[in-house]
Amino acid sequence: MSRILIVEDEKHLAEGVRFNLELEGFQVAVSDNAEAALKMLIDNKEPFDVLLLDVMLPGMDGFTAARQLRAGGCYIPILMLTARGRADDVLEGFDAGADDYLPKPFELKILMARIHGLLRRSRWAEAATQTSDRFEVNGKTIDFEGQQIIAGDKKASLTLMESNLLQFLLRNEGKAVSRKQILESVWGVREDTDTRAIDNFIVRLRRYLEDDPQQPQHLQTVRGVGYKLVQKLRKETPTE
Amino acid sequence: MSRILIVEDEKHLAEGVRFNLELEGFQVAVSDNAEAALKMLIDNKEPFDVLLLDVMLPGMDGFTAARQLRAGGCYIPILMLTARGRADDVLEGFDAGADDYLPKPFELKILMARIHGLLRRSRWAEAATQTSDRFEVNGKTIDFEGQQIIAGDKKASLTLMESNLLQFLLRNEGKAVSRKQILESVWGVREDTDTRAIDNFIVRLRRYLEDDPQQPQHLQTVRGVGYKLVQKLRKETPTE
DNA sequence: ACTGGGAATTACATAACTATTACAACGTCC
DNA sequence: GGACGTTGTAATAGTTATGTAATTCCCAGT
Repeated sequence: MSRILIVEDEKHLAEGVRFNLELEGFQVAVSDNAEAALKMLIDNKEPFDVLLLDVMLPGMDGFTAARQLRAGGCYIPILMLTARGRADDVLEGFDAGADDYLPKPFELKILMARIHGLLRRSRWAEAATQTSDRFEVNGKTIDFEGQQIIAGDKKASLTLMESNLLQFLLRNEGKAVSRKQILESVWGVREDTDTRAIDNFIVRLRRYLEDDPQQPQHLQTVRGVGYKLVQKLRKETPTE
Repeated sequence: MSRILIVEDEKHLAEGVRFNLELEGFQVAVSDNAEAALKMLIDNKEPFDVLLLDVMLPGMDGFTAARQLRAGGCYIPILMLTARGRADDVLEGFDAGADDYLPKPFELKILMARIHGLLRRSRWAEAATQTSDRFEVNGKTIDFEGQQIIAGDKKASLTLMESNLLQFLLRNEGKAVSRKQILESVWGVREDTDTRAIDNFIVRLRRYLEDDPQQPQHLQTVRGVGYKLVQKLRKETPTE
C-alpha cells in the first residue's frame, strides 16, 4: 500500500488528514517541519509515494523544501497545501517543483481525489517502463517490441513483414482471414494482385511456430478463404 | 519541443490559448470535438505530450473522452478545463483519469504553470527509467558521467552524440527502435530527413562495443525498422 | 457409392530484384 | 582539429516473382 508523508505544523489538521488517509489504507507519516522531512526523503530508508507539503511552516517553508528536494534528485510527487490561494503562490509552488496545489480550506474528498490522481500517474509511469506487448503461441513467446520469437532459450528474430503479418493474424486470432484482407491490412494493397507472397510468409511463420510445419496446428489454412491462427488445439473428431 | 492538443469548442478561447502556447514554443493542435481528438490520439501518428480537454463539448463530453482514452491504453497527461467548478465535477474529472483540473475562467499564467508542471512530471518519469548512469554491455562499462567506455584497462572517450545515441539505445534495451524514433529522441528532429548520420554513429558504436563489428551481437540492425541493443549475456527468464 | 481425372488451390524452393544498410571519404562549422 | 553531417558506392538482407510439386475438391463415369 502506498506511503504518504505529511509535512504540516498544525497538529489537529495533520492528524485529521492522517486519520482519513489511514482509513483508506495508506501508510502515513507526519512531520511538523521541513528539515526533518527532507532528511527522511533523502535518506530514502522509508520510501514514500506522495508528499503532502504545507507551505507555511516554522523554519524552512514549503517552497524551499520542494526546491531542495528536486535539486537533490528526489522526484516524489508533491501536493502542496496552503492557506494562501493567490495566483502568485500557485505559480511559485509549481516553479518550486510541486505537482499539484490545493488551497486551504479544502474538502477532504478533493484531497483524496488528488492524492489518488498523483498515485495513479506514478503507476502509469511505472507501467509504461515495462509495457511489453507479448503473446504466446504454442509455448513460444512473440515479442513484437524486440521483433523476435522466443522459444525456450532460443531466439529467432522476425523480419518486418513476418512481424506485420503475424501481428495481423494475432489480432484476428481464431478468425479466418482472407488473402484480400491480409493484402489490404498488412501490405496496404487494394488491387487483386495474383501473388503468392502471403503463402511464402505463412510457410516461414509456420516454421517459427509449429512443431511440425507440415501439420500446422496453430496457423491453419482455410481453403478458398485464407488462413486462421488458433491458440489452443481444438479436439478434432475425424471418426464420425 | 512539446506538442499539445487542445479540445475546445469555443473557437476564440482555443485560439487564444493556442497563440500563447505557440509563443512559448509549443506545437499546438486544436480540435473542436472529442471524437476527432480521440482518433488523433489513438492513431498516435502525431504523438502529443499534453491534452487540454474541455468538459463541455458538443457530442462526447470531456469526462467520457478521458475515460475512453484511459481504457484504450493512452496515458497522456490530461488537463481538464471546465466552466463548472463544483466539487463533484472535480471529482468526476479525476475519476475519469484527468491529471489536473482547471476551472474557467483561468489565468493564463496558471494554465501555463500547470502545463509546464505536467510536462516536467513526464520528463522526470522518463528520466527515472534509467536507473543508473553506468551500464555494462559485452563486458564493457559505459560511464555516461565521464562519457567513456571502459573495456578492461582501456578507456575510450565518447563524443556527445555517440553518448546520446548509446544512452537512448540502452534505455530501450531489447526493443527495436526506428530511425524516426532515434531522430526525434536523440537529434530532436521531427521531419523525415533522409540522413545516414545514424548509420555512421552505429558503426562507430559497434567499434566500441562489439568484438567483431562485422558480426554485431549486441547492437543489431533490424532491417526496415532501425536498430536494437541486446544484452546477449543475460538469460531470458519469462518468470516474473 | 466408389474411383480417378482434372481443375483449383496451396506448399515450398529457388531465383531475381531492390531498398536498405555499412562504411569510407569528404565537407563544414565551431 | 575534433565533432558532426553528407555523399558515394559496395554489400546485403528482405521481399517479391516464378516455377513446380503437393493437396484438396468436384464431378463425371462406371
